[in-house]
Amino acid sequence: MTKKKQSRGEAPARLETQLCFAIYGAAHALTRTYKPLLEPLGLTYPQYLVMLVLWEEDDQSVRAIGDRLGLDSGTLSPLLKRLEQGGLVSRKRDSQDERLVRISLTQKGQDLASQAIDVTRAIAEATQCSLEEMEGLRDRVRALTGRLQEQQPT
Amino acid sequence: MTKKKQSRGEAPARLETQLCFAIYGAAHALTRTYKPLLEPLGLTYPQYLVMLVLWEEDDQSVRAIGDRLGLDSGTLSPLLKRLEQGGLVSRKRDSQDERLVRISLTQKGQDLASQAIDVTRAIAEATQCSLEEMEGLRDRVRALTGRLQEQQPT
DNA sequence: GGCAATTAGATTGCGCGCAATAGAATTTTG
DNA sequence: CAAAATTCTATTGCGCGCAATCTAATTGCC
Repeated sequence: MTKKKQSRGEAPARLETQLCFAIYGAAHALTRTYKPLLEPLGLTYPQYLVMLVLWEEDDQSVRAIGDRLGLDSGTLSPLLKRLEQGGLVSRKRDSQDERLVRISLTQKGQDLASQAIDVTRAIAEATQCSLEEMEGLRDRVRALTGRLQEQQPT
Repeated sequence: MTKKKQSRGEAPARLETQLCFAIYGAAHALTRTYKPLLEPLGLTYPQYLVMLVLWEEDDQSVRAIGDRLGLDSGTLSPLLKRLEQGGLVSRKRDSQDERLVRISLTQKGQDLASQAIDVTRAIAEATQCSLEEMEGLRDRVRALTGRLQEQQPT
């Protein structure tokens, strides 16, 4: 027998034991849950997130939206074009600083907010979490994300 | 003033309060953390997951791998072709049931397992979680995923 | 045996997610 | 003030993730 590197139990961890895989699976399960709820609004989940940002504060730059969501222009530029095509937002260069593209809600985009409330409620129901459970889990997940981001090059 | 639908605080929930967004962000942070670790092995994170499945048990059908990871053939077929191109797996039709494509590790694929151990260790370190914290969070996230999946059509 | 239903996998099309690059506008610096 | 560095957005290319569709193989049913 030639020697093997994974003698003495030295093998990669089993899939099911890994927190990372659990989060990966949860993220997929969430977008699958959102999909039928967002379909009537004509939105994907990332598009819905952009709309949430704009409903909170209208007329933001691409960069500001990206900072909020952790997405870059490579993702947002085409996504915002699709929202514009759908008539939900408008994109205009800032007159002060021509580098900026300001994203604003159209009337149609503003009106969509009322329907989004039902989505929030439906999701909360689907998770079947108590408020305390939801907040506890959320804060722990956010803490983990924070620790991971600290160690990133930038 | 015309009436507004979102009077009386009826607005979509703020981004930061949402568990879903926390998980969405954590998933991105995780793949960003994995990326530099997996690059030397020539793997993406989903490819790494497939390899984990095969290191646990070699010679599985596409469907078996997909069930384990929650992915369908639309995702796996091209992914497995890339692994085959990289010389890590081979794909052969099952002689008993010609519908099945059995995925097996090549020698190179088997040998990669030893390097993967370091990835597991590095990630565990990056999360800065105690074992208890990790397991607790993992189980809660898995429970949430389970509740969400229960409500899916199938 | 023979036809319908099922199963497995591949393919196509679309929307992220991100690295890398490019280009225009602005700010900094000498 | 001019050159250099920085900032902001868009574009390209690649790899998922998934719905929808297709083909081939197998199983069920009569």
